[in-house]
Amino acid sequence: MITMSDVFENVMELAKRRGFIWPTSECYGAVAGFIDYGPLGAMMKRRIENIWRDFYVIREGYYEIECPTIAQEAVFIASGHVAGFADKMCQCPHCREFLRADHVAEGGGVKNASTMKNEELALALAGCKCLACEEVLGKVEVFGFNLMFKTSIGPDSQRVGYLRPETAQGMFVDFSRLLRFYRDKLPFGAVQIGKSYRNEISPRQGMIRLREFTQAEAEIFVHPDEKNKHPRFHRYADYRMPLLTFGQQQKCEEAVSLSMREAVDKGVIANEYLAYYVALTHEMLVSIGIKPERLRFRQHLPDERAHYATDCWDAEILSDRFGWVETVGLADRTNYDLNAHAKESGTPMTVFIQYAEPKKVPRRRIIPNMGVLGKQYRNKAKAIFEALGNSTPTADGADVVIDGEKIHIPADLFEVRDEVVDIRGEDIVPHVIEPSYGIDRMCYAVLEQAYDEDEADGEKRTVMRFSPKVAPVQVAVFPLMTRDGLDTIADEITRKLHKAGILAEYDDSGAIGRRYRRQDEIGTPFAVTVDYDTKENNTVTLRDRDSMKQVRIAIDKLPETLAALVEGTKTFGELG
RNA sequence: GCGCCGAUAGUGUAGUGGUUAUCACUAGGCGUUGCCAACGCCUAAACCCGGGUUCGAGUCCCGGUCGGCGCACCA
Repeated sequence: MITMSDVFENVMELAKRRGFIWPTSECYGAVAGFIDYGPLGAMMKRRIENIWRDFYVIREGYYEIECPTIAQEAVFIASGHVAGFADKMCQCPHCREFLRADHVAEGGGVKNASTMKNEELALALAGCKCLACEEVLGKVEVFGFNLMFKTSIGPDSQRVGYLRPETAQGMFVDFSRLLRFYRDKLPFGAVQIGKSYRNEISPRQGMIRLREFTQAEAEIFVHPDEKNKHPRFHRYADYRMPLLTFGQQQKCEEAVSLSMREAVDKGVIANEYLAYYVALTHEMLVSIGIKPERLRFRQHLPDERAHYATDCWDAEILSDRFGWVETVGLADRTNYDLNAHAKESGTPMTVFIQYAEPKKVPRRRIIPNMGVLGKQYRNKAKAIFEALGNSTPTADGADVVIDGEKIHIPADLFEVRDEVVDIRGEDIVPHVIEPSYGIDRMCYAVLEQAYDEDEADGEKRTVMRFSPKVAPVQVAVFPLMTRDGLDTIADEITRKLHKAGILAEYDDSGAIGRRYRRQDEIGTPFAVTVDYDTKENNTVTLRDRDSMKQVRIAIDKLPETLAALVEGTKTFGELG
């Protein structure tokens, strides 16, 4: 039996040994917070990313885009990351501990510490005690520590750039192009799978907290009044899962199981859109092999939310080692980001929503006779033109104030035109629903949950019970003996499977049992063995990793059978 | 960043300042082998990095890196 604490060590040892995960640039000494995916790990990660694409790109119809991982400073000034992603830090002169300056100050009774400037805060800190060694700090320097990696663009180093701390901003800054691509209609979405970077102070926990990590994010732009009208909500209306609201967390209660319909109706989840992607996330995670009993959805506590989000739910996966690990964040980012970029860039980020019926709106226009007014007032004429438009004329004319001077414009120098105009629609700023997946954490969870040990013929067998969909190698092909032409036949079968797009690995080294075990350890779900009967009747044995059972199958049927098994449209048990 | 602990072949390990650094598994080659880590022979493979103490350092000391745990940090 494997004990709980062993799993992490066993699985990481296996992952290192068999080429899933390596410390980065080991020959120079690894760097904390960075990992290399080895041959099998990179393949598995691709498969997980592609399942994600199946859900979001193919099924939801949200196309993938690809933006640079470096963006100019303005992008992150607008997003709030330059200001908001930085912590004010100070170092204790006695014990050299780095401390959050605002926390220390507030602990010492200083009010409004979080809004103070660095110099101000440094003065306020002089009388406060260090949280670590409890000495009075005295003279300290307060500095900002920003979690973004800073760099410069171009040879003159004038232009500041940052490595993106999330992929999301790329979708926001491309909003106008995306809106046009989707032919000016809501809802629409864009997704991105790529690297993001955060210069964590002290990254640990292996693949769980990285300085460079892969995110898969979707930004779904919706009309703010239609967040409860997801067009495909019926798909998940009856989908049930455990939900842990912030109310329950405060009362230390267990998660309750609700359908998405109930969750929205009871106000547990803010709206249909959020609930839809909560359910989709559940389905997606289960499909890559996460056990439902190790999956829960937890609502963020109000003080835990990011600077932009209103309602926010995390998909958390239970790890033997790390407890509940936040793996997917589902946030309603409202119109925060689009407003911020519109303001910073000066580009409107709105959608024109046409009314079903044009609204009849009375409008008064005041049209001055500029031929006369221009000559009469010369350089004041322009100001008068504008002031007149906003004035309320009476029967004998209008009074306007220009540079403090009151000027009377007689009624015959302008025309008042009252008309009724059609307002056909309005410009609105869409709200954004954002599911954001931590791919590396998903990979870790898949590895940890796949790890298993059982007994075969009295010997310990280590087996990675990957879903066939994510297993790096899909099928192994063995000749029973490396003679009598069995190896040639096995080699032909391998090539035939490659042609069908199946990743098959040929192996003729060592005893047959050893070869099965090697494949079990890297989680290859199926193995084909060519034996002497193959020469008689063109059949081979097909072995199932988990049950170790075998069935005979015609060589001709192999490609389609394996494709179905890998896809999950057929199970091994159904082969008879 | 702080404190405590650790780092030896691919993996897991032994090693109380003094031989050619132990053992097992793994891997590669040859032979053998008729379906679940069989066997024989052969081969490859390691003291984290940099200083210091010493006639002599894998071993002791200092610094660094990485990893684990606790604290702090974790939009």
